[in-house]
Amino acid sequence: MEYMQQPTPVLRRPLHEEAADRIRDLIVQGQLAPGTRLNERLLTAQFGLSRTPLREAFKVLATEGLVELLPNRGAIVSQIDAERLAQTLAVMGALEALAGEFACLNATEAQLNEIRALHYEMLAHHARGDLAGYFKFNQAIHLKIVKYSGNAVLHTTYRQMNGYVRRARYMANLSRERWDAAIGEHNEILAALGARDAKRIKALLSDHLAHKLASVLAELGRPQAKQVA
Amino acid sequence: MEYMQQPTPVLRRPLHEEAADRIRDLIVQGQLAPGTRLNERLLTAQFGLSRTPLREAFKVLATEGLVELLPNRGAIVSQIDAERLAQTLAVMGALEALAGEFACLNATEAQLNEIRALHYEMLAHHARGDLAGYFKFNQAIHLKIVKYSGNAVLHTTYRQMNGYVRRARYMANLSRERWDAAIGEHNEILAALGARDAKRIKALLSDHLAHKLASVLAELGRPQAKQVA
DNA sequence: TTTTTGTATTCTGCATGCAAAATGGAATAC
DNA sequence: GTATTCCATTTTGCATGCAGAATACAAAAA
Repeated sequence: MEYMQQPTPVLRRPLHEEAADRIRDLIVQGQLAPGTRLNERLLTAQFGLSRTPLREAFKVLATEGLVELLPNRGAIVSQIDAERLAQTLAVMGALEALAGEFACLNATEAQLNEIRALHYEMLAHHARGDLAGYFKFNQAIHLKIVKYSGNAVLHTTYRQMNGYVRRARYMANLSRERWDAAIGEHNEILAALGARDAKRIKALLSDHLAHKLASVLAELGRPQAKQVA
Repeated sequence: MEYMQQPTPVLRRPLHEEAADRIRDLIVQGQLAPGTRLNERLLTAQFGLSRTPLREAFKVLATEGLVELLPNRGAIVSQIDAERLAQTLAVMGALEALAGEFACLNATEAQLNEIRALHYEMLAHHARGDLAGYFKFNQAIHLKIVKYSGNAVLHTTYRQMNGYVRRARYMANLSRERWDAAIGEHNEILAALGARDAKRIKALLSDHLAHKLASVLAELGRPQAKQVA
Protein backbone atom coordinates (compact mmCIF):
# COMPACT_ATOMS: atom_id res chain seq x y z
CA MET A 1 0.00 0.00 0.00
CA GLU A 2 1.19 3.46 -0.67
CA TYR A 3 -1.30 5.59 1.19
CA MET A 4 -0.35 7.38 4.33
CA GLN A 5 -2.28 7.26 7.51
CA GLN A 6 -2.48 10.75 8.88
CA PRO A 7 -0.39 11.09 12.01
CA THR A 8 -3.03 10.42 14.66
CA PRO A 9 -4.53 13.78 15.76
CA VAL A 10 -3.43 13.88 19.37
CA LEU A 11 -3.09 10.47 20.87
CA ARG A 12 -0.77 11.71 23.57
CA ARG A 13 1.08 14.92 24.19
CA PRO A 14 4.58 15.00 25.63
CA LEU A 15 4.42 15.05 29.41
CA HIS A 16 6.62 18.12 29.74
CA GLU A 17 4.13 20.09 27.64
CA GLU A 18 1.24 18.88 29.70
CA ALA A 19 3.06 19.85 32.86
CA ALA A 20 4.09 23.25 31.51
CA ASP A 21 0.51 24.03 30.49
CA ARG A 22 -0.91 23.06 33.83
CA ILE A 23 1.65 25.00 35.84
CA ARG A 24 1.36 27.98 33.53
CA ASP A 25 -2.38 28.05 34.11
CA LEU A 26 -1.93 27.83 37.84
CA ILE A 27 0.47 30.76 37.75
CA VAL A 28 -1.50 32.98 35.39
CA GLN A 29 -4.78 32.29 37.19
CA GLY A 30 -3.11 33.24 40.43
CA GLN A 31 -3.43 29.86 42.16
CA LEU A 32 0.34 29.84 42.47
CA ALA A 33 1.35 33.18 43.91
CA PRO A 34 4.61 34.91 42.98
CA GLY A 35 7.47 33.60 45.07
CA THR A 36 5.84 30.23 45.68
CA ARG A 37 8.33 27.39 45.64
CA LEU A 38 7.65 24.69 43.09
CA ASN A 39 8.37 21.54 45.02
CA GLU A 40 9.21 18.72 42.66
CA ARG A 41 8.02 15.93 44.92
CA LEU A 42 4.63 17.51 45.45
CA LEU A 43 4.08 18.40 41.81
CA THR A 44 5.13 15.00 40.49
CA ALA A 45 2.66 13.43 42.91
CA GLN A 46 -0.07 15.86 41.90
CA PHE A 47 0.46 15.43 38.17
CA GLY A 48 1.30 11.76 38.21
CA LEU A 49 4.57 11.94 36.35
CA SER A 50 8.26 11.79 37.15
CA ARG A 51 10.69 14.53 37.88
CA THR A 52 12.29 14.53 34.44
CA PRO A 53 9.38 15.98 32.40
CA LEU A 54 8.45 18.24 35.30
CA ARG A 55 11.89 19.75 35.39
CA GLU A 56 11.78 20.20 31.63
CA ALA A 57 8.56 22.14 32.11
CA PHE A 58 10.32 24.36 34.66
CA LYS A 59 12.92 25.26 32.06
CA VAL A 60 10.26 26.16 29.53
CA LEU A 61 8.39 28.34 32.00
CA ALA A 62 11.63 29.99 33.04
CA THR A 63 12.29 30.87 29.41
CA GLU A 64 8.81 32.38 29.27
CA GLY A 65 9.58 34.41 32.39
CA LEU A 66 6.90 32.91 34.62
CA VAL A 67 9.32 30.92 36.73
CA GLU A 68 12.71 31.68 38.19
CA LEU A 69 15.38 29.01 38.59
CA LEU A 70 17.52 29.36 41.68
CA PRO A 71 20.74 27.33 41.41
CA ASN A 72 20.58 24.33 43.74
CA ARG A 73 17.40 25.67 45.23
CA GLY A 74 14.90 24.79 42.58
CA ALA A 75 12.19 26.86 40.98
CA ILE A 76 9.88 29.56 42.28
CA VAL A 77 7.04 31.44 40.65
CA SER A 78 8.67 34.62 39.41
CA GLN A 79 8.01 37.77 41.38
CA ILE A 80 5.99 40.53 39.82
CA ASP A 81 8.50 43.29 39.50
CA ALA A 82 6.99 46.74 39.12
CA GLU A 83 9.64 47.88 36.69
CA ARG A 84 9.35 44.80 34.55
CA LEU A 85 5.59 45.09 34.59
CA ALA A 86 5.80 48.66 33.33
CA GLN A 87 8.31 47.70 30.65
CA THR A 88 6.16 44.81 29.53
CA LEU A 89 3.08 46.98 29.24
CA ALA A 90 5.02 49.47 27.15
CA VAL A 91 6.07 46.73 24.76
CA MET A 92 2.54 45.33 24.65
CA GLY A 93 1.33 48.76 23.63
CA ALA A 94 3.61 48.80 20.61
CA LEU A 95 2.66 45.24 19.73
CA GLU A 96 -1.04 45.85 19.96
CA ALA A 97 -0.87 49.03 17.93
CA LEU A 98 0.82 47.03 15.18
CA ALA A 99 -1.70 44.24 15.59
CA GLY A 100 -4.55 46.71 15.19
CA GLU A 101 -3.17 47.88 11.87
CA PHE A 102 -2.91 44.35 10.54
CA ALA A 103 -6.29 43.39 11.91
CA CYS A 104 -7.80 46.30 9.99
CA LEU A 105 -6.29 44.94 6.82
CA ASN A 106 -6.76 41.23 7.37
CA ALA A 107 -9.66 40.47 9.68
CA THR A 108 -12.77 39.04 8.06
CA GLU A 109 -16.19 40.53 8.74
CA ALA A 110 -17.06 37.41 10.73
CA GLN A 111 -14.02 37.99 12.92
CA LEU A 112 -14.97 41.63 13.43
CA ASN A 113 -18.41 40.48 14.46
CA GLU A 114 -16.87 38.22 17.08
CA ILE A 115 -15.07 41.25 18.45
CA ARG A 116 -18.26 43.30 18.33
CA ALA A 117 -20.07 40.63 20.32
CA LEU A 118 -17.35 40.65 22.96
CA HIS A 119 -17.49 44.43 23.01
CA TYR A 120 -21.19 44.48 23.83
CA GLU A 121 -20.73 41.80 26.47
CA MET A 122 -18.10 44.04 27.96
CA LEU A 123 -20.42 47.04 27.90
CA ALA A 124 -23.02 44.98 29.71
CA HIS A 125 -20.61 44.14 32.51
CA HIS A 126 -19.53 47.77 32.73
CA ALA A 127 -23.15 48.88 32.99
CA ARG A 128 -23.64 46.45 35.85
CA GLY A 129 -20.45 47.63 37.51
CA ASP A 130 -19.07 44.11 37.34
CA LEU A 131 -15.33 44.71 37.22
CA ALA A 132 -14.31 41.06 37.02
CA GLY A 133 -16.66 40.40 34.12
CA TYR A 134 -15.51 43.57 32.41
CA PHE A 135 -11.91 42.56 32.83
CA LYS A 136 -12.53 39.16 31.30
CA PHE A 137 -14.16 40.49 28.14
CA ASN A 138 -11.73 43.34 27.89
CA GLN A 139 -8.89 40.82 27.84
CA ALA A 140 -10.72 38.74 25.28
CA ILE A 141 -11.15 41.71 22.95
CA HIS A 142 -7.51 42.68 23.08
CA LEU A 143 -6.42 39.10 22.49
CA LYS A 144 -8.79 38.76 19.52
CA ILE A 145 -7.46 41.90 17.91
CA VAL A 146 -3.95 40.55 18.17
CA LYS A 147 -5.04 37.13 16.96
CA TYR A 148 -6.86 38.49 13.92
CA SER A 149 -3.82 40.51 12.95
CA GLY A 150 -2.85 37.28 11.21
CA ASN A 151 0.70 37.66 12.46
CA ALA A 152 1.47 34.51 14.46
CA VAL A 153 4.75 35.80 15.86
CA LEU A 154 3.00 38.88 17.16
CA HIS A 155 0.24 36.78 18.65
CA THR A 156 2.58 34.41 20.46
CA THR A 157 4.73 37.20 21.83
CA TYR A 158 1.76 39.21 23.00
CA ARG A 159 0.11 36.26 24.70
CA GLN A 160 3.28 35.44 26.57
CA MET A 161 3.60 38.96 27.87
CA ASN A 162 -0.09 39.01 28.74
CA GLY A 163 0.49 35.94 30.89
CA TYR A 164 3.05 37.83 32.92
CA VAL A 165 0.95 40.96 33.22
CA ARG A 166 -2.34 39.31 34.09
CA ARG A 167 -0.96 38.10 37.37
CA ALA A 168 -0.59 41.63 38.64
CA ARG A 169 -4.33 42.07 39.16
CA TYR A 170 -3.73 45.78 39.24
CA MET A 171 -7.24 46.29 37.93
CA ALA A 172 -8.54 45.68 41.41
CA ASN A 173 -8.74 49.38 42.15
CA LEU A 174 -9.40 50.82 38.75
CA SER A 175 -10.94 54.24 39.24
CA ARG A 176 -14.42 54.89 37.94
CA GLU A 177 -13.16 57.73 35.74
CA ARG A 178 -10.50 55.62 34.14
CA TRP A 179 -12.98 52.82 33.68
CA ASP A 180 -15.47 55.06 31.92
CA ALA A 181 -12.72 56.57 29.81
CA ALA A 182 -11.54 53.11 28.79
CA ILE A 183 -15.03 52.26 27.65
CA GLY A 184 -15.08 55.36 25.52
CA GLU A 185 -11.76 54.40 23.97
CA HIS A 186 -13.05 50.94 23.24
CA ASN A 187 -16.02 52.39 21.42
CA GLU A 188 -13.67 54.36 19.20
CA ILE A 189 -11.47 51.33 18.63
CA LEU A 190 -14.44 49.30 17.50
CA ALA A 191 -15.54 52.06 15.15
CA ALA A 192 -12.08 52.34 13.62
CA LEU A 193 -11.90 48.58 13.16
CA GLY A 194 -15.26 48.58 11.40
CA ALA A 195 -14.07 51.42 9.17
CA ARG A 196 -10.83 49.53 8.51
CA ASP A 197 -8.98 52.69 9.42
CA ALA A 198 -5.51 51.36 10.15
CA LYS A 199 -3.86 54.69 10.93
CA ARG A 200 -6.57 55.58 13.36
CA ILE A 201 -6.67 52.27 15.15
CA LYS A 202 -2.94 52.35 15.58
CA ALA A 203 -3.18 55.72 17.30
CA LEU A 204 -6.18 54.67 19.36
CA LEU A 205 -4.63 51.46 20.61
CA SER A 206 -1.36 53.20 21.29
CA ASP A 207 -3.14 55.76 23.45
CA HIS A 208 -5.39 53.20 25.07
CA LEU A 209 -2.44 51.09 26.18
CA ALA A 210 -0.50 54.18 27.26
CA HIS A 211 -3.40 55.13 29.51
CA LYS A 212 -3.53 51.63 30.90
CA LEU A 213 0.19 51.83 31.60
CA ALA A 214 -0.22 55.20 33.28
CA SER A 215 -2.98 53.87 35.49
CA VAL A 216 -0.84 50.90 36.49
CA LEU A 217 2.12 53.16 37.20
CA ALA A 218 -0.07 55.36 39.35
CA GLU A 219 -1.18 52.27 41.22
CA LEU A 220 2.41 51.25 41.78
CA GLY A 221 3.52 54.70 42.82
CA ARG A 222 5.92 55.13 39.91
CA PRO A 223 8.83 53.21 41.38
CA GLN A 224 11.13 53.56 38.38
CA ALA A 225 13.24 56.60 37.63
CA LYS A 226 13.88 56.29 33.92
CA GLN A 227 11.11 56.45 31.42
CA VAL A 228 11.43 53.07 29.80
CA ALA A 229 7.76 52.53 29.70
CA MET B 1 28.84 36.06 63.20
CA GLU B 2 26.12 37.91 61.42
CA TYR B 3 27.80 38.96 58.19
CA MET B 4 26.90 37.35 54.93
CA GLN B 5 29.34 36.04 52.44
CA GLN B 6 28.21 37.14 48.99
CA PRO B 7 26.93 34.21 46.95
CA THR B 8 30.04 33.23 44.98
CA PRO B 9 30.02 35.06 41.60
CA VAL B 10 29.71 32.13 39.19
CA LEU B 11 31.30 28.99 40.42
CA ARG B 12 29.41 26.83 37.98
CA ARG B 13 26.48 27.37 35.64
CA PRO B 14 23.76 24.79 35.22
CA LEU B 15 24.64 22.36 32.45
CA HIS B 16 21.37 22.88 30.60
CA GLU B 17 22.15 26.58 30.28
CA GLU B 18 25.63 25.87 29.05
CA ALA B 19 24.24 23.45 26.49
CA ALA B 20 21.48 25.82 25.39
CA ASP B 21 23.98 28.64 24.89
CA ARG B 22 26.33 26.50 22.85
CA ILE B 23 23.62 25.08 20.62
CA ARG B 24 22.01 28.50 20.22
CA ASP B 25 25.30 29.90 19.01
CA LEU B 26 25.77 27.04 16.56
CA ILE B 27 22.30 27.66 15.16
CA VAL B 28 22.47 31.46 14.96
CA GLN B 29 25.98 31.39 13.48
CA GLY B 30 24.76 28.98 10.86
CA GLN B 31 26.97 26.02 11.82
CA LEU B 32 23.80 24.02 12.37
CA ALA B 33 21.63 24.48 9.31
CA PRO B 34 17.83 24.57 9.46
CA GLY B 35 16.42 21.08 9.41
CA THR B 36 19.52 19.49 10.94
CA ARG B 37 18.68 16.73 13.37
CA LEU B 38 20.05 17.20 16.86
CA ASN B 39 21.28 13.74 17.75
CA GLU B 40 21.41 13.32 21.48
CA ARG B 41 24.17 10.75 21.51
CA LEU B 42 26.47 12.89 19.39
CA LEU B 43 25.81 16.10 21.28
CA THR B 44 26.24 14.55 24.71
CA ALA B 45 29.58 13.18 23.54
CA GLN B 46 30.60 16.53 22.07
CA PHE B 47 29.59 18.55 25.13
CA GLY B 48 30.62 16.02 27.74
CA LEU B 49 27.34 15.84 29.61
CA SER B 50 24.41 13.49 29.89
CA ARG B 51 21.15 13.44 28.01
CA THR B 52 19.10 15.02 30.79
CA PRO B 53 20.52 18.57 30.69
CA LEU B 54 20.85 18.35 26.91
CA ARG B 55 17.18 17.55 26.52
CA GLU B 56 16.32 20.39 28.89
CA ALA B 57 18.28 22.69 26.60
CA PHE B 58 16.23 21.43 23.64
CA LYS B 59 13.05 22.46 25.41
CA VAL B 60 14.42 25.93 26.09
CA LEU B 61 15.50 26.40 22.48
CA ALA B 62 12.13 25.12 21.27
CA THR B 63 10.44 27.76 23.42
CA GLU B 64 12.68 30.36 21.80
CA GLY B 65 11.69 29.06 18.38
CA LEU B 66 15.14 27.98 17.25
CA VAL B 67 14.42 24.27 17.56
CA GLU B 68 11.44 22.14 16.69
CA LEU B 69 10.49 19.09 18.74
CA LEU B 70 9.09 16.20 16.71
CA PRO B 71 7.22 13.73 18.93
CA ASN B 72 9.20 10.51 19.24
CA ARG B 73 11.63 11.75 16.65
CA GLY B 74 13.67 14.20 18.59
CA ALA B 75 14.71 17.73 17.83
CA ILE B 76 15.68 19.51 14.63
CA VAL B 77 16.92 23.02 13.96
CA SER B 78 13.77 24.92 13.03
CA GLN B 79 13.25 25.69 9.39
CA ILE B 80 13.36 29.28 8.24
CA ASP B 81 9.85 29.91 7.13
CA ALA B 82 9.43 32.87 4.76
CA GLU B 83 6.13 33.90 6.28
CA ARG B 84 7.39 33.69 9.82
CA LEU B 85 10.51 35.62 8.83
CA ALA B 86 8.38 38.41 7.39
CA GLN B 87 6.14 38.46 10.45
CA THR B 88 9.13 38.56 12.75
CA LEU B 89 10.67 41.48 10.89
CA ALA B 90 7.41 43.37 11.12
CA VAL B 91 7.33 42.90 14.87
CA MET B 92 10.98 43.85 15.18
CA GLY B 93 10.18 47.06 13.36
CA ALA B 94 7.61 48.04 15.95
CA LEU B 95 9.93 47.04 18.77
CA GLU B 96 12.86 48.99 17.46
CA ALA B 97 10.78 52.09 16.82
CA LEU B 98 9.74 51.96 20.46
CA ALA B 99 13.32 51.30 21.53
CA GLY B 100 14.48 54.32 19.59
CA GLU B 101 12.07 56.57 21.46
CA PHE B 102 13.26 55.32 24.83
CA ALA B 103 16.89 55.46 23.80
CA CYS B 104 16.43 59.14 22.94
CA LEU B 105 15.13 59.75 26.42
CA ASN B 106 17.41 57.48 28.41
CA ALA B 107 20.73 56.89 26.67
CA THR B 108 23.75 58.64 28.17
CA GLU B 109 26.10 60.66 26.01
CA ALA B 110 28.72 57.95 26.47
CA GLN B 111 26.29 55.39 25.13
CA LEU B 112 25.47 57.55 22.14
CA ASN B 113 29.18 57.85 21.49
CA GLU B 114 29.46 54.08 21.42
CA ILE B 115 26.76 54.03 18.79
CA ARG B 116 28.48 56.81 16.86
CA ALA B 117 31.72 54.81 16.85
CA LEU B 118 29.91 51.76 15.49
CA HIS B 119 28.23 53.96 12.91
CA TYR B 120 31.54 55.19 11.55
CA GLU B 121 32.97 51.70 11.51
CA MET B 122 29.94 50.71 9.49
CA LEU B 123 30.49 53.58 7.08
CA ALA B 124 34.08 52.44 6.62
CA HIS B 125 32.96 48.94 5.65
CA HIS B 126 30.36 50.36 3.30
CA ALA B 127 33.00 52.53 1.66
CA ARG B 128 35.16 49.47 1.11
CA GLY B 129 32.18 47.52 -0.22
CA ASP B 130 32.64 44.97 2.54
CA LEU B 131 29.13 43.60 2.98
CA ALA B 132 29.95 41.15 5.78
CA GLY B 133 31.69 43.84 7.80
CA TYR B 134 28.84 46.25 7.15
CA PHE B 135 26.32 43.66 8.26
CA LYS B 136 28.16 43.03 11.49
CA PHE B 137 28.29 46.68 12.54
CA ASN B 138 24.78 47.33 11.31
CA GLN B 139 23.56 44.56 13.60
CA ALA B 140 25.61 45.95 16.45
CA ILE B 141 24.10 49.42 16.05
CA HIS B 142 20.54 48.15 16.06
CA LEU B 143 21.20 45.98 19.08
CA LYS B 144 22.78 48.89 20.95
CA ILE B 145 19.82 51.14 20.28
CA VAL B 146 17.52 48.52 21.71
CA LYS B 147 19.83 47.90 24.64
CA TYR B 148 20.14 51.56 25.53
CA SER B 149 16.38 51.94 25.49
CA GLY B 150 16.71 50.80 29.08
CA ASN B 151 13.75 48.47 28.65
CA ALA B 152 14.99 44.98 29.48
CA VAL B 153 11.85 43.22 28.28
CA LEU B 154 12.13 44.94 24.94
CA HIS B 155 15.80 44.06 24.73
CA THR B 156 15.30 40.38 25.48
CA THR B 157 12.40 40.04 23.07
CA TYR B 158 14.24 41.83 20.30
CA ARG B 159 17.38 39.77 20.71
CA GLN B 160 15.43 36.55 20.57
CA MET B 161 13.75 37.54 17.34
CA ASN B 162 17.06 38.73 15.97
CA GLY B 163 18.46 35.26 16.57
CA TYR B 164 15.78 33.75 14.40
CA VAL B 165 16.15 36.35 11.67
CA ARG B 166 19.91 36.37 11.48
CA ARG B 167 19.98 32.83 10.21
CA ALA B 168 18.21 33.82 7.02
CA ARG B 169 21.31 35.48 5.57
CA TYR B 170 19.06 37.34 3.20
CA MET B 171 21.54 40.20 3.11
CA ALA B 172 23.72 38.14 0.77
CA ASN B 173 22.38 39.88 -2.31
CA LEU B 174 21.50 43.29 -1.00
CA SER B 175 21.26 45.64 -3.96
CA ARG B 176 23.66 48.54 -4.16
CA GLU B 177 20.79 51.04 -4.24
CA ARG B 178 19.20 49.62 -1.15
CA TRP B 179 22.54 49.50 0.57
CA ASP B 180 23.25 53.16 -0.16
CA ALA B 181 19.75 54.12 0.90
CA ALA B 182 20.17 52.24 4.17
CA ILE B 183 23.34 54.17 4.85
CA GLY B 184 21.47 57.39 4.29
CA GLU B 185 18.78 56.31 6.70
CA HIS B 186 21.38 55.42 9.29
CA ASN B 187 22.87 58.89 9.03
CA GLU B 188 19.49 60.37 9.78
CA ILE B 189 18.91 57.98 12.65
CA LEU B 190 22.20 58.98 14.21
CA ALA B 191 21.36 62.65 13.83
CA ALA B 192 17.95 62.20 15.44
CA LEU B 193 19.50 60.27 18.32
CA GLY B 194 22.02 63.02 18.88
CA ALA B 195 19.21 65.59 18.82
CA ARG B 196 17.20 63.42 21.23
CA ASP B 197 14.29 63.75 18.84
CA ALA B 198 12.10 60.83 19.91
CA LYS B 199 9.26 61.44 17.47
CA ARG B 200 11.64 61.62 14.57
CA ILE B 201 13.67 58.56 15.48
CA LYS B 202 10.51 56.55 15.86
CA ALA B 203 9.46 57.45 12.33
CA LEU B 204 12.95 56.91 10.95
CA LEU B 205 13.40 53.49 12.52
CA SER B 206 9.92 52.47 11.53
CA ASP B 207 10.65 53.35 7.92
CA HIS B 208 14.12 51.86 8.01
CA LEU B 209 12.82 48.52 9.22
CA ALA B 210 9.92 48.65 6.77
CA HIS B 211 12.42 49.07 3.94
CA LYS B 212 14.44 46.19 5.25
CA LEU B 213 11.31 44.07 5.37
CA ALA B 214 10.40 45.08 1.84
CA SER B 215 13.84 44.15 0.59
CA VAL B 216 13.63 40.78 2.30
CA LEU B 217 10.17 40.16 0.90
CA ALA B 218 11.44 41.00 -2.57
CA GLU B 219 14.25 38.53 -2.03
CA LEU B 220 11.81 35.86 -0.99
CA GLY B 221 9.42 36.59 -3.83
CA ARG B 222 6.56 37.67 -1.62
CA PRO B 223 5.23 34.21 -0.79
CA GLN B 224 2.46 35.31 1.55
CA ALA B 225 -0.91 36.56 0.47
CA LYS B 226 -2.05 38.57 3.45
CA GLN B 227 -0.23 41.63 4.58
CA VAL B 228 0.74 40.63 8.05
CA ALA B 229 4.14 42.13 7.79
C1' DT C 1 16.61 34.47 75.89
C1' DT C 2 19.21 34.75 71.62
C1' DT C 3 22.76 33.07 68.77
C1' DT C 4 25.71 29.46 67.12
C1' DT C 5 26.92 24.80 65.91
C1' DG C 6 26.12 20.15 64.63
C1' DT C 7 23.40 16.67 62.39
C1' DA C 8 19.45 14.33 60.14
C1' DT C 9 16.50 15.01 56.42
C1' DT C 10 15.01 16.83 52.21
C1' DC C 11 15.74 18.47 47.79
C1' DT C 12 18.16 19.49 43.66
C1' DG C 13 21.21 18.46 39.54
C1' DC C 14 22.69 15.24 36.76
C1' DA C 15 23.57 10.34 35.14
C1' DT C 16 21.77 6.09 33.98
C1' DG C 17 18.27 2.45 33.00
C1' DC C 18 14.41 0.66 30.43
C1' DA C 19 10.41 0.17 27.39
C1' DA C 20 8.30 1.84 23.27
C1' DA C 21 8.81 4.03 18.90
C1' DA C 22 11.39 4.90 14.82
C1' DT C 23 14.87 3.75 11.46
C1' DG C 24 17.57 0.96 8.26
C1' DG C 25 18.26 -2.76 5.55
C1' DA C 26 17.83 -7.61 3.88
C1' DA C 27 14.72 -10.96 2.37
C1' DT C 28 10.53 -11.81 0.14
C1' DA C 29 6.52 -10.94 -2.74
C1' DC C 30 4.57 -8.71 -6.54
C1' DG D 1 12.56 -3.54 -11.03
C1' DT D 2 9.54 -1.94 -7.39
C1' DA D 3 7.07 -2.58 -3.33
C1' DT D 4 6.30 -5.03 1.08
C1' DT D 5 7.38 -7.45 5.19
C1' DC D 6 10.39 -8.65 8.71
C1' DC D 7 13.89 -8.10 12.07
C1' DA D 8 18.10 -5.86 14.18
C1' DT D 9 19.68 -1.49 15.70
C1' DT D 10 19.22 3.08 17.07
C1' DT D 11 16.83 6.67 19.27
C1' DT D 12 13.52 8.76 22.01
C1' DG D 13 10.57 9.64 26.33
C1' DC D 14 10.30 8.95 30.74
C1' DA D 15 11.49 6.81 35.37
C1' DT D 16 14.81 6.03 38.70
C1' DG D 17 19.33 6.27 41.17
C1' DC D 18 22.92 8.78 43.46
C1' DA D 19 26.02 12.45 45.21
C1' DG D 20 26.19 16.92 46.88
C1' DA D 21 23.88 21.18 48.29
C1' DA D 22 20.38 23.22 51.02
C1' DT D 23 17.20 23.19 54.77
C1' DA D 24 15.32 22.21 59.30
C1' DC D 25 15.92 21.73 63.79
C1' DA D 26 17.80 20.28 68.26
C1' DA D 27 21.51 20.90 71.39
C1' DA D 28 25.08 23.83 73.08
C1' DA D 29 27.16 28.27 73.84
C1' DA D 30 26.92 33.19 74.64
